[in-house]
Order: sequence, then structure tokens, then C-alpha cells
Amino acid sequence: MTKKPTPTAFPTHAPHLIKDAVKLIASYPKVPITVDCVIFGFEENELKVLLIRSDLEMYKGFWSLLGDNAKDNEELDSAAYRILKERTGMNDVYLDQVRAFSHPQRHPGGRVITLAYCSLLNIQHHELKIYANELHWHSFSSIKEMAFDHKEILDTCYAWLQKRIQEHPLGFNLLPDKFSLRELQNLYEAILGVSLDRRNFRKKFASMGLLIDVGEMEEDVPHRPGKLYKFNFEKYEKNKRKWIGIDF
Amino acid sequence: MTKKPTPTAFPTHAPHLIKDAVKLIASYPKVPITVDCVIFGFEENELKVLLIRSDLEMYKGFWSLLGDNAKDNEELDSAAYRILKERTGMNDVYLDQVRAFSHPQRHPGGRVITLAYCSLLNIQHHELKIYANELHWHSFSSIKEMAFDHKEILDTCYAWLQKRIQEHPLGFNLLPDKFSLRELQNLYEAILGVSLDRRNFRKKFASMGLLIDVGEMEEDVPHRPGKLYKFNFEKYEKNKRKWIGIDF
DNA sequence: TTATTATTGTGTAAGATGTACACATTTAAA
DNA sequence: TTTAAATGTGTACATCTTACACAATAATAA
Repeated sequence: MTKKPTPTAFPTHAPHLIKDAVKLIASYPKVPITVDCVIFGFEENELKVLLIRSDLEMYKGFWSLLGDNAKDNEELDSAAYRILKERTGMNDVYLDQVRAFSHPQRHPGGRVITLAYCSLLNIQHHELKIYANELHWHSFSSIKEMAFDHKEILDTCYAWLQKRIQEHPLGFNLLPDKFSLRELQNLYEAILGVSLDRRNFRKKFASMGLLIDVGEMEEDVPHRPGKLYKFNFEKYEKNKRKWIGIDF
Repeated sequence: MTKKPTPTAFPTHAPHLIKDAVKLIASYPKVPITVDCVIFGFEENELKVLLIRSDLEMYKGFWSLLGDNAKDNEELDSAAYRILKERTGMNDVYLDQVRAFSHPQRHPGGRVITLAYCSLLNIQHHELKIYANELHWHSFSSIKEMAFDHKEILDTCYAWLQKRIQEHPLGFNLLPDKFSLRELQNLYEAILGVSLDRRNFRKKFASMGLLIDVGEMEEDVPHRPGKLYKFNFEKYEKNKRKWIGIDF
């Protein structure tokens, strides 16, 4: 998902040239940088987002994204993974950089630039080790107000997600390994905020050939159980380019 | 194009709370931030990009993006507009934030995080006031090597442009006010790197209804001249949402 | 003035995809 | 045994995509 910037190979140069470069950089104003992670999940037919309580007294009681400052010489992608790990224990999650938020008054303590990172994950797969202050999954639609400009960041990431899920079949990241077509459709409907024709939805996914019938049925549903499928990751990886642009 | 972050309305609080917030921020490492602008244009059937010579002795002779440091308390979007203006005199141009590049060794003078901004413009409309060191348009495809990690940034922005131009009919930003369908098609072919069927291309744009026949013909072409069109910006703005997803 | 060259402008048929829509079947629960 | 709720399935129609050819026009060169 996220493309890691590769190190720049710059020619090694005479020390006085390096000194010049260092001097130039030293003349630039410096800014504290933070990373905020927007972690989406899906459960009980609802899009959820992982939040903590703000640790600033000023925003006491407000919900806040999982964020912290980037360390010296730390790549931002690495910072995002580190912060997520520190606060939730999660390890095996992809994060995508979404954008920077840099309004000079976005933080009451002074100027901070933050980079928003976003991820989709399967809530069942990631037990929360609650290292952070009141770490909880929240129904996305119930979040009206947040600390700092975090509501704006959240909304930007939601828009990013809506777009993203139509370009790649990432819905699978949000579901259990085995899922029914109804669950898959509910997911798309929840994220896109539309209702979709059941037959056409099934036809669409059938024609993509990305679903493997695992030969099992749903259990413990109060109605006729549906077949369970798993996602054909192998085929997806092979034909990645093709799936861009899924229309419903 | 670019969505400006809106100021956060945070409740005014007791001074000691503000002090806490300030203290928190003060404990964060600080990083120099720069902005680099990738300005694409189109001329002589070629995608072009606006570059300057690196002003670092170390990268003497290398081409470099239009960049500079963000100032204290300056929003990054504003910084990008300011820098573009300072270096080229250009005023009336949209810039979109693309992404941050933060590899700790990306600059020989030490850690600098840069935010890439991207724009498409009509070369004829924007006479360059050359405030910068050897500011020139370059054929995109001729650029093989650049200062710092600027080649990587350029390539990322090119990929962004390819995607972007298929989601919105932004090709128009790159063309003169009046253009022929051939010019429009050349533009798409150049940016997407494919060749398109002429009849189908024309049909597609005709059906979008975004072209207005200005009742004039091309001049000074060594063959039968084509009709000239202008872009129906008004209609585009009204139906913006609809145009997402232009397939050829 | 004429012939040559390059490019414009135009339509259609076949295939692929999207959309709207209904009914018998299956399970759990009452 | 009935009821409720959801599954599984196919078709016709409209829309969009793709492939493809030829006469008309203007500029240029002979």
C-alpha cells in the first residue's frame, strides 16, 4: 500500500560542501511534526474507528486520533508504525499516508504539523493491548466532535477510504478470513453510504473471480445461512492493476 | 483543487491549560520543513516540467524542483503558493498537495521533510519572470537525474497526474483557451502514455458536453485545419462529481 | 493549376458492462 | 407447523466500449 521513499544516493562530496548544505538547513525554521493514525474497522455492520481520549487537559473528555510526535531522524512512515504499535500493540497493519495538516493554529500549544496515516483492519484479528488512554472502537457515524482538528482529519480520511475502496477491493482487509456475501455487501454499503442491488453486487464479485468458496456455511444466524468465502489474495496481487475502478 | 484546512476552533481555556499545551509541544523534536512544487505544462505535444538549477554547490549542474523552506507559522499550502510566486512570478495557479517525503538522509545537509505540491498549467498563459536560477521548462521524459530525491518526487507526481487526469478533465488546464480536438487528444496520449482511437476519443468528449465550439478554425497548420473549442468550465463546476472516472 | 500530403470529420455494428427486477428455497424461532 | 428473514439464482434492456474506413479540406510543392 504505502510506498516507502527510497534513500537518496547523493554523491559523497568534499567536507566543505557538506558544511554548506548543513549551514543551509540550519537556517530553516523548524517545526514539531506529529503523525496521527486513523484506523478503520468494521463490526456489527458498522464502520468503526479507533480512538483514544485526548491526553491534553485542555481537551479533557474529547476523543482524539492515535498520534504522537515523530522522533529525530525518523521517517514518517516508520513513525506511524511505531506509534500505532506503542499505543495498540498492533504490528501487522498497513498504513497509508493521506495528507499533511498544517494550519498554524491547529494546536493550542503552538504550531505543529501533522501527517495523517490511514489503515483498514479486521477488528477480530487485532486484539487491542490497551497501552493508551481509553482506547476504543467507535461507530464512525457517532463521532461529531473531536480534539484539535481531528474531526477534519477523520473526515478527510473517510473520503480517502471511500475512494480507495472503489479502486481496490480492500474491503477484504476489514472482514474476517471467512465471510458471507451479505457481510461483504454490508461493508460496501456502510462505507459508501449507498444501498446496492444484491444480485448485481454478487454478480460483480463473481465476475472478478476474487472469491473462493470455502465450502462452509454461516452459523448462528437467525435465518437461512449463506455460504462462506475467502479472498483470493494471490489472484488479486497478480492482477492488481486491473481492479482499479470498481463501479457499482 | 486543494482543500484548505480550516482553522480549528478550540475553546479558549485558562492560561495554565494553554501553558501545558505549549510545554507539551516544546518537548517535541523539531524538523525543518520545505515545500517542493512540481509544475507540469504541455507544449509541442510534450509533457513539460518546470525546473531550476540546484542552488547547492554540492548538486551543481543538477536540476531541482521549485522549493524552499516553510516559514514560521506558515500554512503549507500558503508556503507552496508563496514559493511558486517568488520563484516564477506566477500567481493564479492551483496547487495540490501530493505527499510528504521524509527519508532522514534525503538531504545531505541533514534531516528535512518536504511536502510535494503539484500543478498543471498552460505554458502560454504564464510568462516566466525568471527570479530563479535558470528556470526552464523541460521535457518530462528527458529528465533522468535530479538533485536530492527530486527525481522520486517528480515520478510520484507524474503518477499522481496520470490518475488525476482520468478522474477529472483537467487536461484543459494545460491547453490554450482555444484548442483543437487533436491537441486535446495529444495531451491525453502524452500524459497517459498510450495511443487512443481518434473517433472514440472525440465521441467521448462530445458526449460529456464540456466542449464549446468557438466557431473558429486552427490557423498555420500545414494541413486541413480543425475546429477550435473552449472548455465549458461552468458546466464542469456544476457536475463535478459526475466526471470522476473517465475511461478511454 | 494541379497533384500530393496530412489531417479533419463522421457512423455503425458487435461486444461488454451496468441495471432493474421476482420467486422458490432454506434455516431458525415462535 | 407456521412464520420470518435471508439466501440463491437469470433475463431483458439500456448503456458504454471498441474496432474500424472513407470522403472532404487546406496547405504545399511541382
